[in-house]
Amino acid sequence: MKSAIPVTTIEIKTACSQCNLRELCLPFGLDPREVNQLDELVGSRRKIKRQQHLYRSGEAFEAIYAIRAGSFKTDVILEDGRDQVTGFQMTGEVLGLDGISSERHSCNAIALEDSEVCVIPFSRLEELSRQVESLQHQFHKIMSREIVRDHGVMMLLGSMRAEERLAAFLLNMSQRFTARGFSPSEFHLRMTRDEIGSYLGLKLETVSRAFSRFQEDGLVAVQQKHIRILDTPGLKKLLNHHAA
Amino acid sequence: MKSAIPVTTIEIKTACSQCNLRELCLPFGLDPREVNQLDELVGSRRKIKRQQHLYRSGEAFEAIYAIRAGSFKTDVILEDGRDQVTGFQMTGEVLGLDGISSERHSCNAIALEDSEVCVIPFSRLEELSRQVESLQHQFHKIMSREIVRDHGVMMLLGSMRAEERLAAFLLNMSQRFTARGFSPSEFHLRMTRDEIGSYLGLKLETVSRAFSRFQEDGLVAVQQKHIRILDTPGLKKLLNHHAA
DNA sequence: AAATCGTATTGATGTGGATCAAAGGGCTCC
DNA sequence: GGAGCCCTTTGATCCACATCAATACGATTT
Repeated sequence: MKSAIPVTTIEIKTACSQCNLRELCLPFGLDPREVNQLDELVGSRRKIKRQQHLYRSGEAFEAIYAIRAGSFKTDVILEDGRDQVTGFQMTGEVLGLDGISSERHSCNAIALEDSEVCVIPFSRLEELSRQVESLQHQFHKIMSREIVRDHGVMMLLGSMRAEERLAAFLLNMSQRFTARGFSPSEFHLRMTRDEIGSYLGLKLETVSRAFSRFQEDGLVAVQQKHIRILDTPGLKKLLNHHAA
Repeated sequence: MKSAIPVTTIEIKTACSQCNLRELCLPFGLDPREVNQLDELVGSRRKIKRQQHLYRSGEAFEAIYAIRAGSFKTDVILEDGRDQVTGFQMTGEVLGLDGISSERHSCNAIALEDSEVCVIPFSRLEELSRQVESLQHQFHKIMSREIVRDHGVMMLLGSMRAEERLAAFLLNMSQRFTARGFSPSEFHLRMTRDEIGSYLGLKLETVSRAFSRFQEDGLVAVQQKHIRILDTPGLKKLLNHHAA
């Protein structure tokens, strides 16, 4: 299939082997030869404009997606129109795992900003992970990590107060920005108060008030979507010092 | 390790190939030869008495567990003592998937009644699923199903009112009992009101009141842990007819 | 630079479920 | 088979967050 002409600069730049996200993504733990095998499998990239769907609930499942650039939210919608954001995904994270069980996507994935994903045909991923043990293991870890994350959100939704939820959210974002080489204390949120609220099981006004409260208490400096964390230990204390 | 004497009746009875749960469990979709390979991998069974832990958060992860008999709950506990039930598991369901990501269990699994599980050493499962495509696929489906289930719980915790949560819970239990050949409308809950409440993000008093309300409205007949569903459509209506 | 629209903040009021409290019922374990 | 204890139910009160409402801000368009 591959032509004999040399690969273009762009193709090189987008290969797993050249991708600076590989420590966070599917190639983690693979040796260079194995990463090259993965490269062949990642057929195409897809650009998704802000507010566009990467996939929709009910669509046939054929591939999972690794985020190369940008960010997404996933949500589920009930018949009566209520919806709930189930997660926010950043570069290097994998989207679409929910579709494996029924061969149909069970949520919507929507770009929070202009973004790009690597398309990983799932049957070929299963095929290759039968041959490459480290890939198989990394894939299992990624799925398991999603389960653990979900349990954390269930804890948050089931037993935390509004300010604790927002503190947990901010600390989580900080940690994920840090893992991507950005500042732990200063970042730009790509989602609205309403989307944060949906994720945290709160109304947007409650999210806004909690932000204001944190600002009053000197925990963070908030300017719309731009966040500066001033007192990380203070935020952590908010989480744990709750009388049982 | 195995002695040369013929396998006992009990050992035969507990093999996957003879297990009547195989349609719900890991062997689903495997041909008889493949199920035999799985049999060899399922090293041992473990009996867990009511209230005993199958595993605890923080323990090294080595195996996943398929429930042969009985039922379990899983929970996560915060430093300050707050805890949250993240799921109830019935026969044929798999426990321990949360441990893959960090090689340590991230929650506790506790038997709700005297129970028995099949121990599936994880590294051997990965090994065999590199050889047996249908096993690999079934395992991936099981993990994905857990993710989808978790998203449903997030929806429930984030956007439903108390009675809707309980209705969703009862319908889910009914469906799972049905899948196991039991009555869809009459069953015995193994967990307390407190545990249901923890799972649903409610206090036990609220769960109790919701049960009483359902009883008044003729939706269910409740006698302690014994539940008879009288009006399934009524319960379903409660879920969907919510003004957005 | 003005107009528009989505997003955010802040205030006033309402309410669903939490909390506090007490009594009754049914298991479990001697 | 009885004692004790945990579990459940029900009532009264409280409070955290939702809801309703108005304004302000900022980005985008023209």
